[in-house]
Amino acid sequence: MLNNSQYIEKLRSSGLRPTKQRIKICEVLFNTEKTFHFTINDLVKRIGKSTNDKISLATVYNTVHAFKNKGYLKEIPINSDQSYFDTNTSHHHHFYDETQKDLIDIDDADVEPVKINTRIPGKKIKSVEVLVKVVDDKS
Amino acid sequence: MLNNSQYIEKLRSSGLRPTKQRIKICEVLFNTEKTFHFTINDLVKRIGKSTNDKISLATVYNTVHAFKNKGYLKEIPINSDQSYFDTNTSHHHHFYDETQKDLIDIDDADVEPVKINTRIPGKKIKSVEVLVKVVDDKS
DNA sequence: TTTCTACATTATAACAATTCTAAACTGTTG
DNA sequence: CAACAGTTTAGAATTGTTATAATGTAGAAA
Repeated sequence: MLNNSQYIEKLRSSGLRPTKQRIKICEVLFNTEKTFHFTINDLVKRIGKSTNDKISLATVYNTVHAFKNKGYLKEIPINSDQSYFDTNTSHHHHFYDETQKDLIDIDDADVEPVKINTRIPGKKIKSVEVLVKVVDDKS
Repeated sequence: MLNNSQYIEKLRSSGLRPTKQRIKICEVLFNTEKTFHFTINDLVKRIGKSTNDKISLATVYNTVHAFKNKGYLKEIPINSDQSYFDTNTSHHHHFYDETQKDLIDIDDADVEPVKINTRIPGKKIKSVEVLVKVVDDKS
């Protein structure tokens, strides 16, 4: 929940020029009460609803990748025909409802810390992500 | 490590006709000491190396999906431009080396059981998968 | 064995998500 | 302002995957 000049500052400080497209995408992604999950397609629709100046699809892709690289977004590892992103960059996990094709956050507090008792020499752990697949009770 | 007549039996018992293409793919996937990860593209190459009778790409896709549905293969949830499959269908997890784009098994014994302290009403848990992303130590 | 039929395979077309391209545009710096 | 590097853009190209429709085949029945 920031205003435009704060987005401009945020972008500039991370080496991204604060263009009007990027500021608009910041608004759409971060001017919300709650964090959310989205695909590129979802995002294009949200942008369409909130402005008349359309943003090119290529720009949406570029911006999402730039934001992901800067850590403003996380990509959710899931097998799908399209990529899912998350505006919640805090450490947390996901349910994936295979029946409804729906992603739901799992609060970090609701998952006991995952302990990995093995390592790969020369590598350090960057993240540990848990995906809990669920289906309808009866099925 | 089965022979052809055992694959035939396996296929038949799960309601899949034991065609020569499916038997060949069984050999390529399951006649190995160790389990492994693969993409469709990898599999096509492996098939090419082990036979001169080429199998149509569509058949490879169909067969992999059929085997996945029957539980002979697992799909690994990871963000990639292509789908990864695993001939190891036992419960286990993965490291993903982001530097080398390489998947490595984590033995189930090396991960403390993941406890999820929340549920979705009307849904039951089908699987709990842990993806540990690693990068080079120094980076 | 021959016939029948539902299931499989095939090559190719279609499709959808994503990336590339090259020209036009725009923030920023001097 | 001028200059330039970074950005946006529309559309083409690419890539992984799925659909199509004709041909082939395993298995059952006659």
